[in-house]
Amino acid sequence: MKAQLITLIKNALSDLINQGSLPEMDVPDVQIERTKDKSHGDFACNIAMMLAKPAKMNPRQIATLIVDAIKKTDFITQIDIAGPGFINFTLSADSTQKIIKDILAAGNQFGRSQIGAGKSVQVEFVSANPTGPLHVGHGRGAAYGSVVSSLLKATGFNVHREYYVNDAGRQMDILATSVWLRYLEACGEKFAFPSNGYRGVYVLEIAAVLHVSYGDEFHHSAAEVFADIAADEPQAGDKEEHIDALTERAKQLLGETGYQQVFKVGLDAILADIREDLAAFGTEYDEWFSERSLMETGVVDKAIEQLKAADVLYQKDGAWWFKSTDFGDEKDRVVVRDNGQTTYFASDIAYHLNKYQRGFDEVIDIWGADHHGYIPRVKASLVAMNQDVTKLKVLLVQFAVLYRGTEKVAMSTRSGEFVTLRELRDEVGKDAARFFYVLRGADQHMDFDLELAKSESNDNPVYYVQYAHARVSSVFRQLTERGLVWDRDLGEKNLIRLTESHEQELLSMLARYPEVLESAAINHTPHILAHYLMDLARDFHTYYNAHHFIIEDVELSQARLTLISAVKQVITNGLTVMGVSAPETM
RNA sequence: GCGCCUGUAGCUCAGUUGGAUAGAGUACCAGUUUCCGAAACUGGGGGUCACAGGUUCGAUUCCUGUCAGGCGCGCCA
Repeated sequence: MKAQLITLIKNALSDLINQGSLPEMDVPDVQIERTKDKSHGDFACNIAMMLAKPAKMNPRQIATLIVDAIKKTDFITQIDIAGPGFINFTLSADSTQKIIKDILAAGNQFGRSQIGAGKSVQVEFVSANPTGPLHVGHGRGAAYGSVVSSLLKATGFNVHREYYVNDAGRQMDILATSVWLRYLEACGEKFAFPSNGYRGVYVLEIAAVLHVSYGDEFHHSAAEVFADIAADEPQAGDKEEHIDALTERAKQLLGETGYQQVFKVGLDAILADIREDLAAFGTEYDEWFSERSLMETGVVDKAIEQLKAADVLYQKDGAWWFKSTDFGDEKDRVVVRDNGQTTYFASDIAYHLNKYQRGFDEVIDIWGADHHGYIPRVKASLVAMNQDVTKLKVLLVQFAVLYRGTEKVAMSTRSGEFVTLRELRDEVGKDAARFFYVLRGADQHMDFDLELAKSESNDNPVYYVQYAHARVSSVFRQLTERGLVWDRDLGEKNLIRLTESHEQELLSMLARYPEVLESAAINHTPHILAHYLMDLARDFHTYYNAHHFIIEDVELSQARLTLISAVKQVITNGLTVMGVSAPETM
């Protein structure tokens, strides 16, 4: 509809210029907007104001010329000039009512488009270190990433969702060491648990499993384990040195094979937990990509060779540095440490190169806002390797600050003091949690009040939308109970009877859905879909309270039932994209 | 100090890429049910769009500066 109006105006403009009524000039893009206020018609165009300067004419005068030049068509009943020079279009009843037929004909496909057809896009999100269960902070990334993915799918993109598993590096070693120490406790050893170890109860559980599976195979006495180990922080030592020394001791006492067995039990247990948690949260992945696999298959080394070949690496203090300052970063970065180990950054360079080599047209990384300083160096590495950096889009999700009432909740994975995503899900449910997370723009800092989300979950907007859906279902149940049926054909033939202002509001709201979906997809802004659904639900509830659907006048009744069927379909489609259920009853 | 994000009603937030009288939810006040689900609806008060300049027909939106808050600035991941 917008496109048709734009064509009409463009044609009118070129006619006017050809006739000499308007001077030769650069014509800006014609923009058509839906009006906020019904008294301004259905669509508005501001082209006359935009042309005022280049044409050196009064905008209202230009508007008059354009209106006179527009070819008459049957789907427009009225064209007005208003305010400083807006051109307002009012559509015929026929064309606004047609949307209902479109919705019912397309069903669950309504709103989908093909603007992304033929384009593949990879979306990486969450990618939390597998050192503990997901907490509520990860929930926002999970909800955001999965809805962005669904939006892209709905608009025709070929989407590949991926979780990057950081299963290598020091943090994982600390986890393995923590598991081993808890296992030793289970064997009956007594010692002070390192202050920098992972202290969560899940570590105890994994250690218990390890003890059951392997018996005393990894048992060593506390005296042996702690002999000559650097002091921990409470003993005026350094907590980092303390834990690293314990990791070395673990490798030494268990041997490579034994250490890897302990490591694997810890990794597998946590990864399984994360997978299950995300699945239950309605967040699906196409691939779980292992960081270790990059190292073991030599992909990381290859990437480093490529950087060396490009002459962007240099040696200093025994380490290899990437000259990222040459590509806009604020300082150079180490890729190979003086001990010969590659850094996390080196893995990430290799990972991004790998993403590019897989041939995606677009690569989307969804990161927590605390990683923003990381963007310049990743982009720098891609430029250094002659890759098209514009294919990479990094979407930052701002932190959700947790509150319990008015009190801030401190969170730390290490200390084990956090609210897990699973706990949140148990309290408020998948639907409410997802809707709540996606309700705000990603670049908006979010205050997440656990008291509100948990104890007053009925105030959560998701119920408002779901209730609208259940209410429509309820009407149809009533219809059946009264021995009546919905006659879609008859309803569609009598759409002309939908003349109430509430019905007009609903019609234009329904017509907006495909535009909302498209805009939410290309701008990666799921929250506008959430807000749209709330608006649609509000219009429906208002309509419901103002008029009855099951009435004596059969033709009007059927027309109204057909309208609310369309409402139900659009709510279902929207909630499905959000990964939220659309219940028949609540 | 430098970089990224943010500042809109008491609170939580939208604001259709620069448009017409800045909107929701919540809280507060007053109402609506012999009738399809009251998890709903109707009405009301509540604003210097942080502040100051600039760009233009027009700025909450774009630019500059100031102030305030969050986050980041490792041979951690």
